[in-house]
Amino acid sequence: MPKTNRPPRISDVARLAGVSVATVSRVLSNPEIVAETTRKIVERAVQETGYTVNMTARNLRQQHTGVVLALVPNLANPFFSEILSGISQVLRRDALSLFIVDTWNYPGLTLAPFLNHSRSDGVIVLDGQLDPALFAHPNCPPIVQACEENAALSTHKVITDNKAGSRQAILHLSRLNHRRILHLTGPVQNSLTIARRQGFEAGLMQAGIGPDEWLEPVRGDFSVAKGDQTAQDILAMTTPPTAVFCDCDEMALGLMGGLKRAGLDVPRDISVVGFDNIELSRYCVPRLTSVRQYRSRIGSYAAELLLDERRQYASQPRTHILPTELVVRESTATAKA
Amino acid sequence: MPKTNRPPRISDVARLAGVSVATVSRVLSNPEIVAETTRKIVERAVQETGYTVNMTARNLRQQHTGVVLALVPNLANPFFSEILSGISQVLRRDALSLFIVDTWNYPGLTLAPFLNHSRSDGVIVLDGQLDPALFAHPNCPPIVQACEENAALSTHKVITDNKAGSRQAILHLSRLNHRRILHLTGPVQNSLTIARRQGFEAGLMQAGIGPDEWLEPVRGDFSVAKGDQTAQDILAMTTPPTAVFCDCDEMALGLMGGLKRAGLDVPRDISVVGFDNIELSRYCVPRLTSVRQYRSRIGSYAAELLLDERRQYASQPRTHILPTELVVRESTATAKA
DNA sequence: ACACAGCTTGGAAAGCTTTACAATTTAAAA
DNA sequence: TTTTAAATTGTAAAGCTTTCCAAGCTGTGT
Repeated sequence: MPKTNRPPRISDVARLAGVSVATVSRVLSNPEIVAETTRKIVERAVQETGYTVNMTARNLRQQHTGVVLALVPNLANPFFSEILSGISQVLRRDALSLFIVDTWNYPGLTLAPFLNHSRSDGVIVLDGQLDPALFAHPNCPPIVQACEENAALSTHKVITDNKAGSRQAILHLSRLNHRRILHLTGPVQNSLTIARRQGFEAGLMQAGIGPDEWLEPVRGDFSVAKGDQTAQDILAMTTPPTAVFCDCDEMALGLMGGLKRAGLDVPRDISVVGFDNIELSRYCVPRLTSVRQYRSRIGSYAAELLLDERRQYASQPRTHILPTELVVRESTATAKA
Repeated sequence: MPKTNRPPRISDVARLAGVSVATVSRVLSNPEIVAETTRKIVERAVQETGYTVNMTARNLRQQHTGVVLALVPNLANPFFSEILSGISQVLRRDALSLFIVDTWNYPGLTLAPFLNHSRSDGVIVLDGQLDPALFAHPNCPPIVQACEENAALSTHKVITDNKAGSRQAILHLSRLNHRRILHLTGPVQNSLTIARRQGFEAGLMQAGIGPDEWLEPVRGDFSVAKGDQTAQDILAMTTPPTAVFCDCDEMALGLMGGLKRAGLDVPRDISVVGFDNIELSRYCVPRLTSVRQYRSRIGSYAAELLLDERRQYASQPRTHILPTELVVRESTATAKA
């Protein structure tokens, strides 16, 4: 029983059990190597003192932390939760815990202290916009990138085939005779925006729609509000598009709302396609046609790679590309004549 | 320069700079108390060695961790992100970092190791369903609850006035002559569900609608799917309600979709009210009338309380109640005759 | 009776800092 | 010049584990 009110230490347990601290430690982390009788005694002493191991001390000694960090650009986007769940499932197998930090909450420097091997055993970066200098840090734990990619950062990457995804979408629209297709993009420098734009253009080319027919893309920001606002822009056009491809479902949802409010019917007057296939897309009216990503798989794959890296199976950084699937629903129809 | 490839220690810096480790430590954490010239020398040595302080060792010595944990029931719900952002802003003032764990990802026991003062300096619990035994732990850091409350857990609580919120909503509906109001609730044991149900019933009473006129509530789960499904249930009723009050916006959105798909018009045929006022509610068609919570304020308030607790200003656990505001939009209208 | 192996346990070092206290140097005051 | 105070730096302990190594003990085979 400890004299003061401080939490019990391992030595308190040892004293009460009449054994050495080494033995107590072994009971706690390697029970099978200590004799049955001693183990029983120690376990009872642990109970009695209410002892719990001090993680900080253990981590210091063992030179690891037991946590991996996920850097997420914006938690408000439900898109990430399934990825995180995929990560977390894999980590659990190695008794690692997943901590999430919303990088949106850490403007600038404040992020640096996290990127240290004394803070975490590894980090999964879901934010492609972070300053690569942050990771140039000498004592940085292993990193893998997922979803978004940072060209300046040489690590394993797990991304979906964004280019193929948007090309699929465009091809679908072109089969429905759409030629005037507007692209509502994400933020300009974003890696997703870039890849999806490439697929968009590739799709148009493949459909025999040349650059002279292309519409100027509208620069968005992945927000519902921007989608809504874009509806106004479309209404103001002299020859509006017959279809809009949006770089994410949130914008598509906002857009459909705006169009409907303006008296246009989706898909009769105008078709809309989204990207990500968030849950709501199945339930809105009309149900949204969208490019599906295998989110859970992105997460688990990234976690596997991190675990390998951690076990010193350091391999040449590779980019692992996951397929997409076009989910055709009700928001797309044949182009108006 | 370290012999091996291990990361540099403070003693490496000290040797290079020709000072004691104590001095180096002071330069790093209390620069102003060391002489200008020495400081310069040390800073250069830090640069040269690429030294970064080992957080684990520092934390062990200082008996704290610099992190506070937020336990969130389900990250897929965008409702939480603004709360988290509120928390994070307050914590930054004390140089604390916010780590988020999605309790949904940690079924059962695996959560216990987190609730330890060697893991975090405090925890903010947003999940009211967690087993109180988890927190009965002897070495648990200070706790405050937010949003949802766990009656069995005696801590500071920051919650919105759910009862008042739903009563406001019902009164609004009753002023529009609605009497047959259906309640689509959250999960049965959930504290929010209970409080909102109370407000619902109080509102009906106040509007002069007695229990004999009440409709049996529909038990939901805060999911869009459940809202959609409820639309079917309503259609099957012989005398359907003229209005539906939903315990969250997600369900309301799903419900509106389902109703619209069935050919009913919101709000002409049936009015819908949500709770939480998520971003999308402003953009759907029709725009959703909803009960607003001051999410950011919930978060920052909870964080303040935790900080106080941490500074030993331990006070009697209190429940702090924040107001709500009914945001009237387009999904509610006069009841059909 | 002895040698040897295997199982248990204890002592003490190592993991890396921060910080109380003491010691030294420097500046100021008398 | 001496005394006193202030500023700066160093030494060593403390924070709490885990784990290497050695030692003790038990039992078996010769």
